Formats: sequence, structure tokens, C-alpha cells
Amino acid sequence: MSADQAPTDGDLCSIASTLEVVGDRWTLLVLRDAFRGLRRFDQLQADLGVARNILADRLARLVEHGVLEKIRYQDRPPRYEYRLTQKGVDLSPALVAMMRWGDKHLVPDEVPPVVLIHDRCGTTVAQSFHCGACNCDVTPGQLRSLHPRAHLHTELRTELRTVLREDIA
Amino acid sequence: MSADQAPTDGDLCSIASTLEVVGDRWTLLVLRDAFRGLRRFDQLQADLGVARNILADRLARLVEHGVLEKIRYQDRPPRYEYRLTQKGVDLSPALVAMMRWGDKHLVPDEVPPVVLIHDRCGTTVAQSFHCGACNCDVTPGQLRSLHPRAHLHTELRTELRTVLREDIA
DNA sequence: CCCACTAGGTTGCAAACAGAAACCCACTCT
DNA sequence: AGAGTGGGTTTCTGTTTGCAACCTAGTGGG
Repeated sequence: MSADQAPTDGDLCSIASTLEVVGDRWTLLVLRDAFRGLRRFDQLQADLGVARNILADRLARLVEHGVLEKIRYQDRPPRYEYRLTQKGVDLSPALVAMMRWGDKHLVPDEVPPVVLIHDRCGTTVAQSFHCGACNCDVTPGQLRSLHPRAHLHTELRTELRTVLREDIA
Repeated sequence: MSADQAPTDGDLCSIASTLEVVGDRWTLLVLRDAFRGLRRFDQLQADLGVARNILADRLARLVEHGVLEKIRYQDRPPRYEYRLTQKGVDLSPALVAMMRWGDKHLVPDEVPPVVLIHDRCGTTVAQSFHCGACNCDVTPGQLRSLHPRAHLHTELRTELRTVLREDIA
């Protein structure tokens, strides 16, 4: 089940790489539940209705990839819980983006959306693209992308990376 | 292939609903390629290496859900291309979030990331959570979520929606 | 001491799905 | 007439999934 390392250009594209880790319906639902605070096997199984073997497999994969940690929370009898690592918490922008898309395009208007709150001040937080130069938000339609490895020479790419390091670190 | 409307709580959770539309490895890779500008069946097939029947199925699903449009771009012989609709373009925050996660956690540092550019000014754009009250960016760890339908009465939810409407519109 | 119960899985089997390759169709080019 | 191209569908086969039953440690009750 982990023998197929050949399929896509996983090492060439960050999206493809990411999908190799979390690009699976149940995996993403497990993560959604993890963000909701569910941590135990049976809680997840009951909430998702997923087959137990599938859930066991997905949890093992996520632990293997360092997205969740398996922690023994009592010894006798041994009991475990699955917690998001920092790497796992860093997936929240992706989950939030999917949630907002569903809010806008899929879910009927009568259903109130989940609200994101800034823990320090308690007010709502918005996810957006921000342009520092113009000091404004940028809509998806105003975005363009640049693919350094396809078009630039090595020196230029190195320079670009230096400029951008803050952006991804 | 579209007969299973029963499985998850699709109408209760925006993330689950979203995953019913795009929660599939190939679907998301098709969308990635659409954002890169690929529009034709054979381009997509060659780039992804996916089986043609699977690609045909995923494209049909995306068209059915209004994420892509199938447009006849010449008549003799009839030829079609698949273009992102506005609904499709609105998925870019999700794709970008996955890309950034891959950049940060999966892809070796030597690989320069794809850069996002603001079309008006040409400078780089960052994706973030922003708190209007504090006028600062919020990290994933400082985020909390509130689930209105689980905890609030109807009047309160309506009020909240009014406050939040700008957030999702 | 025996029974039931819980958390956290594993095993076995049938059904659904993905993938590869071959095929089809309508047209164009040479 | 024959080869090529774009856009698929069909067929067959192998992998994955889902479901249900089972297993293993331990705990608590009678």
C-alpha cells in the first residue's frame, strides 16, 4: 500500500506532493475532524462512518508523514490519541480555503458558516491574498503565477528564492 | 457514477461538500493544470499521464458541477476545450494553500517555489489570515473556530451571518 | 471466576473503482 | 487513398474499498 512511488511528478510539483500525503477524501475528512478536536479512533470512526480498516490505514499514513502524532494517553490498558503536529496545523489554510469555497458555492445560504476567530482579540479573521506593495487584498482573478524552474537560469532562481524566503518560512 | 448521494454529511459541512466535488487526487491535479493554462483533453492527458477514461470522467464531473465549462472552439471538425468558470477560479485559494504547504514541508529546499504575482503591480502576493481588529496577520496556531449551528440560537446565527456576509461574498 | 464492555485495531471476502490498451468517429492534410 | 489529430468510449483486468466479524488487553460488576 506504500509501494507505488512512481505515479505522478510528486517531486516536481508542490501540489502533487501535497496530494500524495493528503489527497484522499477520507484523509482530508480525518484532518477536518482533527481540527475540530476529535482525537480518538472510535470518535473518528463514529463521526465519519468510515470502515475501521480504512481509518486505521489513513491514521497510520498521516502519522508516518508527520501530520499527526500517536500519543499514548494512558497505560493500563494502553490507549492512544492522534494529535495534529505543527506540520498538521499548517494544513489549516488549505482546509479553510475549501471550507470557504463550499460556503460560497455549495452550501445553501441558510446554513451559517463556521467562523474563524483570532484567539488574542476574539474577532473574526479573514483568509486572503495580500499585496504588500499596493497594500490591498488581491482576488483570485487578479493573481498570476510564475514558475521559476521552467523559465529561469540557476543564478536568477537563487536570487528569487532569497527574496521569497520569508514568504514560505 | 453520480448515484451515491448518501455517504457523508455533505450538506452539513462545507469541507465535506467541497470534497464531494473536488476531493479526488486526479480532480485536483486537473484543476492545477487548468490554472496553469492547459485546456484541451490531450494536453491534460499527456501532462498527467492519467487513463483517458478517468480523465473523461473527471472532466465531465467538473463540468456538471460548474467548475469547468466545455467550450467548442472550432466547428469543423468539432473541438472542445475546458475552461475554469468563476466558481473554478475561486478554488485557487485552496490550491495555493496546498502548494505552500508542499513548499514548506515536502519539497526539498533547492527547488524554488512558484511565485504568485499581483497582475496590477507585478510584485509578489502572500496568502494569509488577517485580523482586521488587530490589523495583523494570524498564524494557524492562533486561530480558533466557532460553529454557529452547533451552539447558537437562530436569531444569533442570523445576526452573525449578517456581520459575516462580506467575509464570504 | 465469569461475563460484559471499551478502545484499538486485524482479517476475509464481495463489490466498486482505477488503469492500460484497443477501438471509434469525424475531420484534415498530403 | 492513407496517415494523422482531437476527443473521446469500450473492454478487460487488477487494486482498493467497504462491511462485518473477529482479536487482544485491560476494567468493572456480580
